[in-house]
Amino acid sequence: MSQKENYTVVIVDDHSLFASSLEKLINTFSNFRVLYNAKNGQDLQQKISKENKMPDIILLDINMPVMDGFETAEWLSQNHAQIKTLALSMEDDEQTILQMLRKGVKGYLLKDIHPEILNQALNELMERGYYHSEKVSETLLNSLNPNNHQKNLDFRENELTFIQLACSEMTYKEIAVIMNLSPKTIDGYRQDLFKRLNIKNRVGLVMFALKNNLTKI
Amino acid sequence: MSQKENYTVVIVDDHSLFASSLEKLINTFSNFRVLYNAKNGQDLQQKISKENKMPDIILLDINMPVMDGFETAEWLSQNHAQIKTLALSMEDDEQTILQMLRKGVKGYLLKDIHPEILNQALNELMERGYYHSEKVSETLLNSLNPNNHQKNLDFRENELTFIQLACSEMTYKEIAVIMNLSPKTIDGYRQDLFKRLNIKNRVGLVMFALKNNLTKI
DNA sequence: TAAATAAACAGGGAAAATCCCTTTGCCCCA
DNA sequence: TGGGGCAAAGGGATTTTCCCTGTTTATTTA
Repeated sequence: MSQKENYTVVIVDDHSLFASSLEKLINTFSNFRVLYNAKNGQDLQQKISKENKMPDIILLDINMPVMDGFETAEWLSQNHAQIKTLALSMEDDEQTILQMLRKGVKGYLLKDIHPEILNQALNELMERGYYHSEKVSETLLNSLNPNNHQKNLDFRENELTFIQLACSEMTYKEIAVIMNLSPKTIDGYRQDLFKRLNIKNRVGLVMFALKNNLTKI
Repeated sequence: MSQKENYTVVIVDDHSLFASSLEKLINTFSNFRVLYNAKNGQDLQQKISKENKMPDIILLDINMPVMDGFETAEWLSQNHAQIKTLALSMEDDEQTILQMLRKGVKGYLLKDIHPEILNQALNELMERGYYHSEKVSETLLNSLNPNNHQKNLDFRENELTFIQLACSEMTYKEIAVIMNLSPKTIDGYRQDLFKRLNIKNRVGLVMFALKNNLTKI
């Protein structure tokens, strides 16, 4: 670094203990200081319009109530494209990472990194405009692999509803009643999903749904 | 606080970003300062024997590789009972909280608290010797409720194995082969568990296992 | 040692899940 | 306008799950 600059950072995370702690840590980094924290996307919107100073960087959590990281990233890239958004999350699954990158984040960090990596990432973000960890690069490459690509998590509305209801103690007949469809249609959904996802039975479907965050425990 | 004392804290957490951040935060609290961090129980053991100064308080995460929070809490209460251990975890389920309290921790904090609550908890811990949040008190009361109590998560070795295998795509017949038991015995396990846990079918068992951390996704 | 207890195992039957194949109705478009 | 594609729905057979009721076997206890 030829000259000492002070870039500003905003942290968006609903876990206020983590956010406040991270704020202190980042303030010890020589080139960065935290402007403020926000509890979620909505909170961020309000604070951005209220505060007169715009941050250079936004550290964005994904799992948040009210307005989550996906919505927030989208809103940011549409309304404040000059702010560099860095996703900071526990989620390490391909779909989540890809989805965030598509929403325009400039990097994706896992929360279990070393503090110095965060410092590096912030610096690289300001110098080069992006930061891609090995994990993310791997994921990107992996997503191009046709083997994985066909296991597409692109579900129709009805399919998704069926999957979520299949993660309960309901029988298919009961699910059919709720979804206002014939049990045979439900059976069709089931059979099609089993083939596409290469699973053998309903337990496999439940595990798949949980692995891919299609439903909550 | 009549006089300003400086109590020492050690943080045990495998997420070094969180640990380092939290360290900075705690160092801003007037009565406390962090001695060092440890990545897990084993790391803590080494550092305790190496460093000459004992901490007053240990902030202990639960989910850690190598030596987790349960083992560590037990070791601490057996070998360093004078250190006050405060569990600090994301887990909010009754079983985990109770297990940690039984291992001798002096308090249980959820990671999604406000930073000021942590300050309060640390102060109260030194003044009174313990800190119990509302959440924990609720859980303690709840555990005394006979309605919940009979839903005991005390499983025999074979039952646990069966539950875990039931969370896969195997049929009961295949599970029987693996466990070297008759399919009828497996059916007996199943029937007994369904009755005890008040569940209707295998999906219910899978969801139960996941809710109670009996198996991983 | 006899009785009690609990785990392992079994028979039999109903319900649900799984599978394959076919039909119907609808929209699209070449 | 006549197929082609596709979601919805049905027929029917097999396997698996679920449930109730027992028997055998091993271990513990009185």
